[in-house]
Amino acid sequence: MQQAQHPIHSNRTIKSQPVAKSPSRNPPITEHLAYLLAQANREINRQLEARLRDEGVPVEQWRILKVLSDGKGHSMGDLADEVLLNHPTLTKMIDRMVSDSLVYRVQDPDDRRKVLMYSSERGKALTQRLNALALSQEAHIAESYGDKATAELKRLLESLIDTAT
Amino acid sequence: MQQAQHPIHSNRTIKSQPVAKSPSRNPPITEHLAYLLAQANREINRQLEARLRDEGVPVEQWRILKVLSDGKGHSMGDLADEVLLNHPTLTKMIDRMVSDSLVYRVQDPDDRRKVLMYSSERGKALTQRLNALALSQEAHIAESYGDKATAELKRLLESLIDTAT
DNA sequence: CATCAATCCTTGAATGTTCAATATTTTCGA
DNA sequence: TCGAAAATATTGAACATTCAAGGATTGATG
Repeated sequence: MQQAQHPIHSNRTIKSQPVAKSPSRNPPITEHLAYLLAQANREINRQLEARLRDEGVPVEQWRILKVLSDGKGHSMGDLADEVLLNHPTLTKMIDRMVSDSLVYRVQDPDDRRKVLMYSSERGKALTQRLNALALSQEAHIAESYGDKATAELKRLLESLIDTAT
Repeated sequence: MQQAQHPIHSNRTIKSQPVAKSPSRNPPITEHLAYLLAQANREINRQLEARLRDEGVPVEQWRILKVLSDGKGHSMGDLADEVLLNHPTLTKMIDRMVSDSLVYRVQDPDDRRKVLMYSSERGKALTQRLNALALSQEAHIAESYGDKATAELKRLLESLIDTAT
């Protein structure tokens, strides 16, 4: 139950100072880097998601499979960093992937606190199909957005990540 | 079909074809645009989150407040698009913000299916403090990452969003 | 103008994520 | 070598998001 508080007397009359530019500009949200990144990420992620839907696999699982496709064992901690998930989320997602026989756990013989993750044969086969889907998205972007712009954007993003981490 | 089944005898011996470049390159995940965007977004979002923590407000609520700070009523549908949330998520977040007296609902008199959202006085005051925090982040990025690079990155992101939507 | 379709928002159930706490193993200093 | 502290992964409970369905209102069509 909401009463119409006092929406209408928008006091446009106040109209304070002619906007001092330097100390406190007030840009619209669409000019904030954080917002632009969120928006671009959301859109590109959606497109990728749509392609991966052919195989019924969420984007995060593709990342996991892709990282594991080097055949080496990755500890849960390292993997979490690599695929941009925090630990409990990864644990539970891995649980599902183990149920689907896409990956398996092996206790690290050198440090028994660690669990090393490996991709199964089934996981590897799926990875190949997913790679093709992901590459087709990259190709589509490069085509519609332009090779130059794509390369430049990637370069700037890498550099931002370096700076920010 | 490579038989790496069990982890340790990594048969580097198979070593298939010398990698045909054109038809199926296989870049590491760190070269995918989708991944770079996710990573950059995650990092910048984290930093912003950390700053907003002073006021105990999640990033999404800042976006909502910022959009509503124009004083005009925004329908839930429009608002959802503007703040990059889907409808049910927004509804429930708005519920919380109403509990906190930051915003309020008014039924649109011209179309009674719609609900118009407004920022309360309390919400507006908070918005100002949040704006300052967000701006300080932008300033910090511009400083460490460079004005030029920041501007160029924003430009490319806007352009990507245009292309991709 | 009556009805059927479309639009808009919300809800409830299922699902997923996160935080804090726990168990296990390793590391390291006294 | 012993014990405390750190590192690693998991779990359970709290919380948030999503999907599908629903109720209300409006628009369009015959």
